[in-house]
Amino acid sequence: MSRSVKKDTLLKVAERLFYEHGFRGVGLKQIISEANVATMTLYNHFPSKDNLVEEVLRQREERYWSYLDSHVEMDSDSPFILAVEAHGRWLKEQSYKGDMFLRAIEDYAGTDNEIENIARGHKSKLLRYFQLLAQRKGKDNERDLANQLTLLLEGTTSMTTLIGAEKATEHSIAMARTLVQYTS
Amino acid sequence: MSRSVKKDTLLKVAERLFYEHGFRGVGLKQIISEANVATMTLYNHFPSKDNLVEEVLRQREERYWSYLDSHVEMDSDSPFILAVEAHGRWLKEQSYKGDMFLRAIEDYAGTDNEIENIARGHKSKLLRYFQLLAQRKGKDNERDLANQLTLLLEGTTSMTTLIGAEKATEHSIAMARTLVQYTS
DNA sequence: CTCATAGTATAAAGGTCGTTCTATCTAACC
DNA sequence: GGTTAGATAGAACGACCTTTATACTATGAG
Repeated sequence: MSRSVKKDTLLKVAERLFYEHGFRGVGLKQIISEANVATMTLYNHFPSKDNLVEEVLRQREERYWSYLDSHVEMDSDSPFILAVEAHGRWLKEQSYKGDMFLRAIEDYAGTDNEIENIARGHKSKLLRYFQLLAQRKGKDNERDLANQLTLLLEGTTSMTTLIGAEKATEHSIAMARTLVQYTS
Repeated sequence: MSRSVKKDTLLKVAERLFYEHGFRGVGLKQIISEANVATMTLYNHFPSKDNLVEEVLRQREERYWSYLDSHVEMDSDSPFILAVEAHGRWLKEQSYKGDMFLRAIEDYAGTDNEIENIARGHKSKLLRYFQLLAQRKGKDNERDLANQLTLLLEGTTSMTTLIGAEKATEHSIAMARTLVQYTS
């Protein structure tokens, strides 16, 4: 086997716990305990907690994009709407309680940390993704539209904490339709 | 004097530090040090760290609403736009790095904590605020519009981390105009 | 003057954190 | 069978955390 099953378990457990209680709110002890793994097993695979956080973020980013890619046909009539819908479904499936990347940016801001870079990289990619879509559709103000749609996604994520993923997504889809319609 | 100056200093310093590094990322030691105050002075005014967090949130909420109230004339032609604008200016003045209330909800979720209640209360109030505005303007689907505008504000806040407060606000204002225009 | 109030300094209890060390066990290979 | 490399459990480490305890100073009101 190319990758240890223990390592996968650790990543999975860590992602869930970090997601539920925040990076600083979860100790390695809890992760080790719930993963049924010895302390040294963790340190054999990850040199530090920070490194574990980094790999969790990388893994999550990979899953997010493969999810989005599999749900969005970029050459369809309305790839924007598909993207917003897909994002909403992702939120729902995660029983979402916030944005892990945004939290990483905030929690590790100003500490000269690779963690922040990874998280910011994800956000930038989201922006570029919508710019690419707008470009393909030949929208004039592609940059504005991309920024606005990204803002919508971010808003959807936040609102999920307040009114749930379904409702939040409904609203953002409605807004996205209006936007795309009135943008040359 | 009705309120201690030391207490005010503590609240001010704590709010800034919590805001910059998160609730769990800041220790009382640091707060005490930067406020030039003895340990027992803090504990004379706040029975625990959780209680300090609560009071910081309450104070911040108060400031936020008085800011919004002073910038939004509810009977004007476009109170919605004014609210979005005011929110943007608030973000800018805070040199914003995220939403303190959202972070509180996430950091203290599921711990049966008063902190979470306060933070959620703030979010609910935001929603009700826009419902009230929509009602006054006699919008048909006032509830939908209120949800959408709240989502816009949340998105603006998140996007600030990525592209700054000015740009984020520009985009949300543009979207808000479109929305209000095409809503009966 | 007396006495309460507010703040100060210092220290330590008791816990948890991330990390490392030790010592035992397992399993594969020669 | 003996050797070796890696995984395991669990203790130990030092740092830091929140909270409490004790004792001291300054101030202002009655």
